Amino acid sequence: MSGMSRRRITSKELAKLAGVSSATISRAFSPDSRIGSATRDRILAVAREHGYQPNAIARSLNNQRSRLVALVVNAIGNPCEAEEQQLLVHRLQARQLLPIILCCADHSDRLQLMRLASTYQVDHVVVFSDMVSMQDAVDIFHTTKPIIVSFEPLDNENVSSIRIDGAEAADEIIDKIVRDGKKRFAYLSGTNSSWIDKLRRKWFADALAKRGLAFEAHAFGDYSYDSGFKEAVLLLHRDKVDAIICGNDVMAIGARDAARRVLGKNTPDDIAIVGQDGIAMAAWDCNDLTTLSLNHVAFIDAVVELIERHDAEIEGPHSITLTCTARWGSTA
Amino acid sequence: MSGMSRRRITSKELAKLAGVSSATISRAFSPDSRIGSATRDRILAVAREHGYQPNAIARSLNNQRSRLVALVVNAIGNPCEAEEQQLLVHRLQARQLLPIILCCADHSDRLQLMRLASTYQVDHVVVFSDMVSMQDAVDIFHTTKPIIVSFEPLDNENVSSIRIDGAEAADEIIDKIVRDGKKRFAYLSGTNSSWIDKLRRKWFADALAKRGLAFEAHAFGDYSYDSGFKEAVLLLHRDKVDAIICGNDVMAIGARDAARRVLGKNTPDDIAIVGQDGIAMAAWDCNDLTTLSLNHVAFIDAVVELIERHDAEIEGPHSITLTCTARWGSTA
DNA sequence: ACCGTTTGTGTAATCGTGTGCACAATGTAT
DNA sequence: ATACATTGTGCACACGATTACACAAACGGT
Repeated sequence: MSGMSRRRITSKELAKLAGVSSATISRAFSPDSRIGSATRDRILAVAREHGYQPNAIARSLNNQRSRLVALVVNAIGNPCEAEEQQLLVHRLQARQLLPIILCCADHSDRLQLMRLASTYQVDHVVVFSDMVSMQDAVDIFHTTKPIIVSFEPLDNENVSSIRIDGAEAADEIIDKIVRDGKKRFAYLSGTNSSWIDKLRRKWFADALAKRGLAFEAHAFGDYSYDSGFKEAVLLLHRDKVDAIICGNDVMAIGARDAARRVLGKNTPDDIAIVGQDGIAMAAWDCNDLTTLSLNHVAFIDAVVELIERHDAEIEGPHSITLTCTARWGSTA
Repeated sequence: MSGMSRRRITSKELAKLAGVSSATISRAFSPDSRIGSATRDRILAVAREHGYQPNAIARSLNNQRSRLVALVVNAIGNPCEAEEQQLLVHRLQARQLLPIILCCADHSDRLQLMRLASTYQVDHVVVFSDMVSMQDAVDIFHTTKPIIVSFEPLDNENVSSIRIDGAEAADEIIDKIVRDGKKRFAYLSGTNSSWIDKLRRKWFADALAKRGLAFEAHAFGDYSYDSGFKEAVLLLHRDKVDAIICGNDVMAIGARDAARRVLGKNTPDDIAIVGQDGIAMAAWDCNDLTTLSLNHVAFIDAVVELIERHDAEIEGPHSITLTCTARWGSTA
């Protein structure tokens, strides 16, 4: 690393330094190329000396393959998705793929943001967010070739999806709560109308129906602690419910705090509170939440599997189904 | 959006469709270009019809400007940094810059990862992680032109830095704890030896020294809840301390839980616990942590300010200093 | 009618790599 | 010794946009 040169050295310049043509430089950096091993070693040595690395932008232009992956997420800090994001980023990095984050929360024009990313010719798109319509995503990215991985199943050859089934686990949880004597159930949604929210609510609604019960109240938060806290106060005080199923774990923690602090009610004796997602924080001693948990590793394995199938150009849209499990804590 | 064509349409093809040259297409998409407004309108109409958008990869190659920003972070889920990450991503997106995430935690070869990102000719690099040596970052990115924004001040023309000063706030916090009668202090580090960890510890050590005290124990965690929990048990039981200053808020919550659960001690009467960062979760009702807080918005404002200076090609390395404040909860 | 300026467009080079094709050099089989 | 397969390298073009330069048309002022 001799050069403190400001500008990055180019393939052609290095060629001159090594006394070869720029084509040979390129071959030195392509593992399966016809090139003399002596030449390659010499070139790599000179390259190292001058800090040369092939320009990925130029390579992408030529290859028609950027090795960039767009991750469409609601928010970065939000623990609900953060663990999956973290896992996925690691897996991508291990495959030499670089993630570009598209963050939807509070952003006025998500579509424009997605269009911007699509101009970078990303190879794949993974949609975690339930705030974008899958049809929009397809319209924007269909011109480039990526397969979109998403929760929401969509009948389109460019979309692979991961389906989540939590019906059985929801049934287990409802069963326990009902046997504990709770009678008045409320559901606290995270968004006012997203696909995933409706699906999750249905699992619990079905379990209740099976026992001749139904949700007596339905509130709407925004996946945040504060909204969980605030809505729980209303549900408990105004609607007199004794069990709250929350759209995610963070709201559940907020609801638990509200019950304890504002109304002096404790879980699981006075009321039952259930979260969803199974984030690490839910298992912390101070939370100890009962939650409908998704196996994050299995989820990301599935995403990577779909990406690999796409890379291998295996035809057709693919779909993988995962089942949730109940994780028991002291809140229900 | 008529075309369900798989392949993205190119500038030259659109030129043929609109009956102009590809140069004119380009001008239609550059705001300040000499082009007839009639021609531009016609081109934009045809472009919209065929879903054309200029290829950002090709544009970057020509421009020598990728509009990509590398964010080097420890982890994505980690709340310590997540709020800043979230804010920064939003600000970047508003400026039409796309963030590439480089995640260092658990990754064997951070250097290789950074080298990979540098081949994408990122315009800027922001280092949040305290796990990478700033000198390594400079060596890897100096060939491309970006300025690096980092906590760690480094005397290099390519590095701008943001300095954090928490001495005064640490003094306030120690003052209160000492007046409350606590005598035996411990520090719980988040890493075994990072630059930022040493700095933070010094603020508190100085405040203690001013009062004729010193840390009686020094433990090492990994910024996680579990490590906070585990180390706190040892500190309280073996070392009999009655005040623990933690390297971040998450470990502080773990320590508080350990005190309560394992040893039956409560804050702030039996022991004092202090966090650092001022994450949102610290203010939740169930946590209510006393913490040395950084103003996240101000921090990100500073990062964006440095990036803007770099874009405007204002010479020289820059540095901005921010001061922390004490945020009072019921744990100290 | 003439000249200078402004405006709009096309031509061609450029950004840095990858790769098909041609060709020389070397090795191998008869 | 001849025919043929293999290996290593250079030339030139492609990838998809931007932009300096040239030039034609239109325009305004005398």
